[in-house]
Amino acid sequence: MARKRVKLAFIVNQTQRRKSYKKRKMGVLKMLNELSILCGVEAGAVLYSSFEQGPVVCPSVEGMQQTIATFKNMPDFAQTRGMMNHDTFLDDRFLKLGTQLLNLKTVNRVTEMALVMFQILQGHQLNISLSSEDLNDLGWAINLYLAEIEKKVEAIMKNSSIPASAPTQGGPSTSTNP
Amino acid sequence: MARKRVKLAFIVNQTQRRKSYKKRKMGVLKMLNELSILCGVEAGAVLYSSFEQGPVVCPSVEGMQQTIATFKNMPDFAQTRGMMNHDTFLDDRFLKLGTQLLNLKTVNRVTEMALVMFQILQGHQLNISLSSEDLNDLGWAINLYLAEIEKKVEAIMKNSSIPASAPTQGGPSTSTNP
DNA sequence: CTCACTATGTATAATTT
DNA sequence: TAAATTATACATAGTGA
Repeated sequence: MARKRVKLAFIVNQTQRRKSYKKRKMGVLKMLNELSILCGVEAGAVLYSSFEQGPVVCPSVEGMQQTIATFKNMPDFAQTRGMMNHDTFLDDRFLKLGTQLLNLKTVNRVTEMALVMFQILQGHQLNISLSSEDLNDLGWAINLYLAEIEKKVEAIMKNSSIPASAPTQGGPSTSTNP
Repeated sequence: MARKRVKLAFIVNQTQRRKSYKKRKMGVLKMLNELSILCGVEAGAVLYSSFEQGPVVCPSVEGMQQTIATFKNMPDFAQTRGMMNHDTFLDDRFLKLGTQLLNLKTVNRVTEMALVMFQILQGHQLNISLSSEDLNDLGWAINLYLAEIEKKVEAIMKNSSIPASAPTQGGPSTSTNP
C-alpha cells in the first residue's frame, strides 16, 4: 500500500515493468498534453517500447483526425458560408472555427517539429558514427562486440533448434488523446 | 502558498505562463527520462515554445555526445584491444563497453523513432490537407479566416507603425540530461 | 491482464527574498 | 527576473478482486 521511494534503475521483473510502463506512459502523455495547453507549446513525443506493436506517437494521429472530423461535421457549418464579415467575425460559431483551425495548424507544426528532431539527430548520428578516424576504436569495438553476440546467438539457436524469424512489425499504435 | 486546482486552459499572463513552462518542462523531461530508464523504453520528445530560441530536443544531443566522449576516453581502452576472447567476454571492462554500446544503439534508435514520427505525421498531413474534395469547405473557411486575420493585422500595423520583422531563428537548444 | 483503491512520494502553484 | 520555500494536488507503487 505504501509507495516506496523509487530506485531509478531498470525494473527487472517484466510484469512489474509492464505495469509501471502503462501507468507512467499515461502520466507522461497527460503532462505533455497539459504543458501544451497551459503554456501554448507544441509538444511531440515518441515512445518505442517492447510492450506495444509499434511506436506510440503523441499527439495522437487519431486525436487529430477526430479534430478534423469534428470540424467537417460541425452542425450549421454550411449555413455559415456567405455570412462571414467583420460583424460576424467574433461570432461564437466563428470562434469555434478558429479553435479548430489552430488545431489544424498544430498538425503542421508537429510535422515540422518531427522533421527538426529527425534532422538534428540524423546529423548527430552522422557525426558520431560515420565521420572521422577518431572513431576507429569505437568501430572496432562495436564489430567485436556484435561478433561475440552473434556467436552466442548461433550457439543458442543450434541447441534449441528454433528457426530464426523476421521480427513481426505491426503498424504504429497511436496514443489516445487524454 | 497553496497550489490551487489547475484549470486546463491557456495561461494568458505571459510571466505566469513562462514560469509554468519552465517548471513543467523540467518535470516532463524528468519523467520521460525515468520512464526510459525504469521500463527500458526509448523515449524522445520535442518542445517548440516561444520562450526558447529553438526546439528543445530530448534526449539531449549533448548528453549523447558526452556518452560517446566517455566511451572514447575510457581509461585502459587501448589495452583492451587484442585481449578479447570468450574468456574475457564477461570481464567488467567489457561489460562497461556493452553498456556504452547500448547507449550508442539508443542514438540510432531515437533517430529511427523521429523518422517514424515524421513519416506518420507527414502522411497524415497529406491526407487531411491536400487530398480530396471532401475538404473544400475546410479550405474555404481557412482562406476566409486567414483573410480576416490579415485585415486585422494590417489595421494594427498601420495604427502602430511598427514594421513587420522576420522572426529570429536561433539554433536548437537541447535539454540537459537530468 | 485489468480495473479499482489507497497511502505516500513528487511535482508544482503560490509566495517570499 | 530568477531562486528558495512551502503547502497542496496529483501521480503512482503496492495491493486485492
